[in-house]
Amino acid sequence: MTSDAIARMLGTNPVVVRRTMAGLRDAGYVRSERGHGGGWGIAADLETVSLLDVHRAVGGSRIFAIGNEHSNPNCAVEKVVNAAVEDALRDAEALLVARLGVVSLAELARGFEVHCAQADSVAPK
Amino acid sequence: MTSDAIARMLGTNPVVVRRTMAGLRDAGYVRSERGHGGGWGIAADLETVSLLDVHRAVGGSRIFAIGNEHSNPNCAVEKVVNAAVEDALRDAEALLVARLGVVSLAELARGFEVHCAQADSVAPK
DNA sequence: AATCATGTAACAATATAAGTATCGTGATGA
DNA sequence: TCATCACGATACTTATATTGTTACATGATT
Repeated sequence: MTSDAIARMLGTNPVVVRRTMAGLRDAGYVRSERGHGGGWGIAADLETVSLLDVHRAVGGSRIFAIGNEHSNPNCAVEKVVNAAVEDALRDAEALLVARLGVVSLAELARGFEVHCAQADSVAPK
Repeated sequence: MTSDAIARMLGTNPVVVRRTMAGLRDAGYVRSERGHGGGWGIAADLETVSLLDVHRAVGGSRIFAIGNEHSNPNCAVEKVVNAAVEDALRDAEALLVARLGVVSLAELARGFEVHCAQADSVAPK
């Protein structure tokens, strides 16, 4: 599928699509081909790629909206608060990473099929 | 303490301090007095105010950097992915809220005292 | 050679947050 | 009473990050 087609589906710009897909390509999850008949294709076994993998591949290293402003503050109050927040944050992130890491794209694809089948049964053609 | 003094401590602007403190005031955690000798004071029992309370009072409703772009998408793929992400997100947020909700400001204040005492013993005056 | 599609760079538009300036209002104290 | 102080509120500017856009180069196909 071409960047242009994907961009139309997402309501955005082909260049934006290429920017995002570049991360997935560098991670080896997709492959791009240039020239006539080119575009994007899947390059990995979807069973082995998790939501967490995708998140990291597209550059989303930040999971939490809250976090340390200064990682090594002078302010003693900030140090104490940071310690408390980091403690809670670490555990929550560990849980989230574990949960996202266990969901494969293949699993989502199967969920997609089910979703479509249900939609068909509700409003059959 | 005046907004001006707090702003100097934080390396920011008095107006920014007032903007932020307004949330804490509306929640009843601090109190402000105008005129000569005025400024900010604590207005609640710190044992009863948690980190989560503070986070919410200052308007930080967002905890995660990731989340749904569209909460009710047309796209079937987006629906399936959203469901998977929301599932993991909900559990992680519940854990984080539980952890932040249990840390009181009074507890942090006690931690601050300990921190200062340790610093004194390392580099005594 | 013409066409198609990605790769890359540079630039504009947009949204959000932070900083700033200004004036109003109430409280204090000489 | 009046000058001063400090918050309250608004509007404006600045900074920053994301997104969208344009343009051009490169490689592949026909």
